[in-house]
Amino acid sequence: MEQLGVEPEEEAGRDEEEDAAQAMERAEAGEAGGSPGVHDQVVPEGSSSSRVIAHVDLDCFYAQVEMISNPELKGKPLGVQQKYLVVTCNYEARKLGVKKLMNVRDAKEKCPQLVLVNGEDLTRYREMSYKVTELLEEFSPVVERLGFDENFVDLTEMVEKRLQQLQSDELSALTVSGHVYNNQCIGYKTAKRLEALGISSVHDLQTFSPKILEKELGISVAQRIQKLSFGEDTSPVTPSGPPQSFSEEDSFKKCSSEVEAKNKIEELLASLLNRVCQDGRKPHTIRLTIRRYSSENHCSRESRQCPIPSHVIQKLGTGNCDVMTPMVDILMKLFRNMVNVKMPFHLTLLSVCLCNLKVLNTAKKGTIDYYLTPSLSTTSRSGKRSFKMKDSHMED
DNA sequence: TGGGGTTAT
DNA sequence: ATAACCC
Repeated sequence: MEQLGVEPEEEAGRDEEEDAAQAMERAEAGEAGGSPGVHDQVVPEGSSSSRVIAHVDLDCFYAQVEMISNPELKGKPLGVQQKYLVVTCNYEARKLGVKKLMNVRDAKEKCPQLVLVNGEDLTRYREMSYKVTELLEEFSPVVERLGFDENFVDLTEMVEKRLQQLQSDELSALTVSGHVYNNQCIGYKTAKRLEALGISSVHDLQTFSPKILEKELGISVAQRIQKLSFGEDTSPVTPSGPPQSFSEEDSFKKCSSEVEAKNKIEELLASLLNRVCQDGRKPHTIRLTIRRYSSENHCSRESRQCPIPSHVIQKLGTGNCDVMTPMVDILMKLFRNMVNVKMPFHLTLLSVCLCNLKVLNTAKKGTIDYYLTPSLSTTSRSGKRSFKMKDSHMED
């Protein structure tokens, strides 16, 4: 784990084309003064009510995992490939002109020595990602994940405790440093709408009429992004806990027959069943998503979902029962609900999602609000991790 | 643009 | 079920 590098802070804002507004620490401005936190703690004299939130952003995460898996890759320009894209690359590669989400041909052209590894299977990335989150959870349980490579940690309590331990002479010797990012504006869709209003910089947004902005974007989005433009973000760090859904997808040039689709769906489902089995909880909903070929509108998807029949759910943990067959049947029904298989069709993506995860009914006598996942006895070489539920209702 | 994830409507 | 957002 100590091999996993964290992005140096100075790099966080500049290196990316993306909005640095989100990359900023979620720090409340001093003016939020009076409002007590959820814990309703007494704020110590001399300290503001500001929260302390660490934003931990792992650097070219997939590439780092690959270099740890295979140390021979270290020092070489490395790209992680998904389909025809280099989705991320290490710094050697970046120095030679490779960019994230560059297509493989351009990347090879820019950098003929580029070494490529396939990163379509996210298993190891996902595992390493949760190891990082678990490590951070040792500092504070309040850790919010964002994607596989970012975590927000609310360190407010830890910092307050440490400050209380300090002697006054130590306190006065404390110095705090930091820096401000030079921002650009926000999500893609909203950025487009803002640009239509003549808002292209954070300063534009700061000085724009709140009323007009509310009319344009709705009060919720308008007020939130305008506060964000001043660096104010009072949104809590919400512990992510275990995932709310498991999904696997595959994209391709063309899928135009039912058999073809069924084969792909079976592959996706098989991996998902492994994952869900290791997790220990049971999904109660299944969803199939497709993307149809079309020259425009490439980002649009359609999906159908349905409850998983209870007799299938029961079989889920039990290894020898065939749970594939009934679930593939369900998925193919969902498929035919979306795609008229008597007509020609052309799909470019299939995705299967298991969600609505519920904890099994293994309640320990009377303890309602704290219990563990059913662990694989004590011979735990399993992937099952125990976790606490935020909100619990147990089902079977 | 991949292969994921979340929340809001 | 979709749309928007995040990485």
